[in-house]
Amino acid sequence: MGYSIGQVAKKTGLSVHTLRYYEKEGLLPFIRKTSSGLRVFSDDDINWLGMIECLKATGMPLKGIKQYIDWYHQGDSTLSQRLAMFRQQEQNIKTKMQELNTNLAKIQYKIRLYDAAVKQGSLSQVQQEPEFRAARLRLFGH
Amino acid sequence: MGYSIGQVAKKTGLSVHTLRYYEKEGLLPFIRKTSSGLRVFSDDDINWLGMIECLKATGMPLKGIKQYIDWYHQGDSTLSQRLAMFRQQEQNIKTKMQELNTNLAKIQYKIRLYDAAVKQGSLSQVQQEPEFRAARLRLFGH
DNA sequence: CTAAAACCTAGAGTATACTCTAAGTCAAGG
DNA sequence: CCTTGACTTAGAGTATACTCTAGGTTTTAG
Repeated sequence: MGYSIGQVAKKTGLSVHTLRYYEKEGLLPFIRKTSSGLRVFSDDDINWLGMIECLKATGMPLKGIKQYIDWYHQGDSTLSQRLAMFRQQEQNIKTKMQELNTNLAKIQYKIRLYDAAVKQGSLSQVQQEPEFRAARLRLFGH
Repeated sequence: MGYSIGQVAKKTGLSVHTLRYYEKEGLLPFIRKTSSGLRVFSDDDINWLGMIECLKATGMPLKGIKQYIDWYHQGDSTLSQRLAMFRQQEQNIKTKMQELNTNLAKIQYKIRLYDAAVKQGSLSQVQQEPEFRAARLRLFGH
């Protein structure tokens, strides 16, 4: 039920430096310490690190994550702020996914283009082919 | 057919500072300059900025983008490197999209949870409900 | 012709998120 | 008991990508 910082680093893939940094930034205000000063992580703390990872991976800066954790600590009076934050984050993710989709199509055009170019040994000729010109116009607007 | 740096900044949404920074970093080795030193951007240059934006938005660092531009300048001898780069980038995008999907499900769980919590005025009770416990176990593993 | 706006370079400063170092303390195995 | 490895803090250093400043030049509109 209690993990050292090194064990948590192995479990999560974060470095011990990063874990201490997160605590210093206020992202881990839960962590207990032994009388001699060693951090003791609980399973709950590791779950929190999972939530931090989720928010980080979806583009939230550490300050935003800290805000959430602070709200959490303030109890039920901040429920609506936290709900609003998650709604905003949902929107951010959806926007980012659409952007990735659009850009994936562009990259896949480039793959088709370069695949043909590698086969022919030349890019400039392939680019002139009607099929590629049409796709380029549709995807890049030129 | 020729744009000033300020016009390009408006067109692209990038700042003039950023455009000069990109040139300094080797991302815009095409840009012509007038005899008095002013940058003159062509439509082609603006298309390049579009490609830079695409790569940047899909997580490629400026160094990687510069590598691509350098390869482009070296001509058809680097076609296969460029193809490999785009294939790698396609994979990066797909991985990122899967990650976003997984994390979107977690955020949407939180929205449902907090929506119910706001209605009841308490988080701790809602968290105990079987429906939410089951979803939490499925999505977060605890 | 002049004043204001836009441009130039070189270099310093900022924000974010780590990442590492130094100097020391603590804990577990032989 | 003692060594080795893991831990501690405080603070410095790094990487990335801007962002801004100072001091000066060029362009453009009246």
